[in-house]
Amino acid sequence: MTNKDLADLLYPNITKTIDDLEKMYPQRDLPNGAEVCRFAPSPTGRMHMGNLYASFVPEVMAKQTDGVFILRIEDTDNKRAIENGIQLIIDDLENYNYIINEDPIDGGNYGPYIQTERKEIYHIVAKYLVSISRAYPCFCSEDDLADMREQQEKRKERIGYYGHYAKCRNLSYDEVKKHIENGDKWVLRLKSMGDFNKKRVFKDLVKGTIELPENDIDQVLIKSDGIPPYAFAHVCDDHFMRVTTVTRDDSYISSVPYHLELWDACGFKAPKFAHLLPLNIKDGNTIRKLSKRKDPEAAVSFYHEKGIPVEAIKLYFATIMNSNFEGWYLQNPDKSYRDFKFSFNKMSKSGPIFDLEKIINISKNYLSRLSAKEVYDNLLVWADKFDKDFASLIKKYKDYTINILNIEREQKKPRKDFSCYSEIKSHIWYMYEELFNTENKNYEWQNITNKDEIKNILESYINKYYNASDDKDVWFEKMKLLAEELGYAANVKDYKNNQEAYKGSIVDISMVIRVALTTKSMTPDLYEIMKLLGTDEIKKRIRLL
RNA sequence: GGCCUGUUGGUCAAGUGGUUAAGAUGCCACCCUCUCAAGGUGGAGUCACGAGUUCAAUUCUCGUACAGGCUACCA
Repeated sequence: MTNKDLADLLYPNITKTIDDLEKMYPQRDLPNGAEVCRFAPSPTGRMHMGNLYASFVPEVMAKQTDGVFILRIEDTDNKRAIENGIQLIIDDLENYNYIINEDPIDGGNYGPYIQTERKEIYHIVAKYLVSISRAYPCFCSEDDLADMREQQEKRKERIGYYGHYAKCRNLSYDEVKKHIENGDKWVLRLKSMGDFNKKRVFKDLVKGTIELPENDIDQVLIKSDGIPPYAFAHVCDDHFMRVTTVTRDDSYISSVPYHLELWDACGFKAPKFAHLLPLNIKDGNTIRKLSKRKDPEAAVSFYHEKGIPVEAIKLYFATIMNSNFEGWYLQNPDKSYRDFKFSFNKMSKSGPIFDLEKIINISKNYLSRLSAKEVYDNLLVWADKFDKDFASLIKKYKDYTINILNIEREQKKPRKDFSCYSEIKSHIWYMYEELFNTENKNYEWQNITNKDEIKNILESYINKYYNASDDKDVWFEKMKLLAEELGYAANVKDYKNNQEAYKGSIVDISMVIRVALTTKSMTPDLYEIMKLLGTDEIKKRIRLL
């Protein structure tokens, strides 16, 4: 009996061959140097920052080489899949404006893009491996394997299905046939030719040259449910999707020798590998992988709710991906991260620690460079979801709100008050009549405690000096005049040099007006605020006291 | 247990057989200033430990410690 007979016995319904697949999924016609990369998540739940970063890297690399970015769903472990998982992943990726060329929903020429729908492809390759005697069926039960493991542990041997432990390796055709006719459950195993005492050397784009023992374990290629585990699926998929660079979690690195044996056995040319370090987080004194459950800041929704712009998150990803990005971006603040030349070998070899503080800083800088109109539009989108009352307020006062947001913005050194959209309201609420009248007001008078003096300053100002049409210089001159009239120093230095001669300084004068109008001791430019508030509102607020 | 990988200021991190060991962020001080936010200037603070090779080691080698990963019909 030949291997071909065994192949036909195991896969009687598979008629296509590897050659057919090669024709169905031809080499891609792409420019020189174009990378085909993919993000291959399991649909086990919502994306978190770790996933988002893991997809950022291949997307960027594909795009900057005019290549292709593929989304492939690895759902071979259907125990863990959740309903709707695929759509949730696509939603998050699109929310982050990743450009996906091929995915399960919109398709592509190299699909299907869901592993459980690629069963036939796996079986074609599996049948081929049987036919060249590189794979064989194994009928060992879970108990058999547990016994084997126990024995190996007792003898302090390596655990696994290898060497003389690979009992089913030498089953005859007739024995196999009998099992099959009995309807016995079976898995397909690789017939490994590796030698554990020899080293397999390979190059990882991130980590450099790595040396690991060859694989000698007859790993499972096809599970008893007919679906392959990760490794075999990866080889078939990445080959026939014509992926040029495989990016994946660093934890796969120790199984690369096995994967390479598979690539070789199938007769496929292995792609380049880039093993990415996972995002870590500092938890007390220990460092661990970012966890969806333990870390609220790991959830993508955390950033939606806070209103941290997705662009800022991507800038953060760019900085941790290639640390020289940060310096480049400082020099080129107007450019897109797309213009930066990323490379795998600039990636850190130790896992980056997820740093919320850094994200906030990046976000702050990013927001400060937006135009008032852009901030307004984004703020409205955020508020529509998370603060409906505020949304309708800024819709009602659209131009007014844009003007508020434009205070000390759209200039060389703009203000950097807020790091996310959810913080904006707390900075500008007092500009709205509605909010000013309804919020609990806590006037921050600081060290100015004398009510009569406060009234005196305000009345003098509003009656003798205030004029809505003054420009900023005139406005400030008048503040100085007011100060002098009331016995305050017109400039701070005079006061500092001679504190006894004055009741205070212009600082106190402007502070009284500032607090009276806004309740806050710290605000942006007072002149701008007063201009926007307008005479009526100013007078109303002064009268309130 | 076995096999990999990593460890540079508080944090994120460049980098090298001879460097004043970048930069960012955070902190402190000062300047500017009507408050704030910025901006400017300055400051404190680092090559995990122990051997070895070398004229010279943060860099190369070995060991130790610590951390992470793999060791499934999970991915």
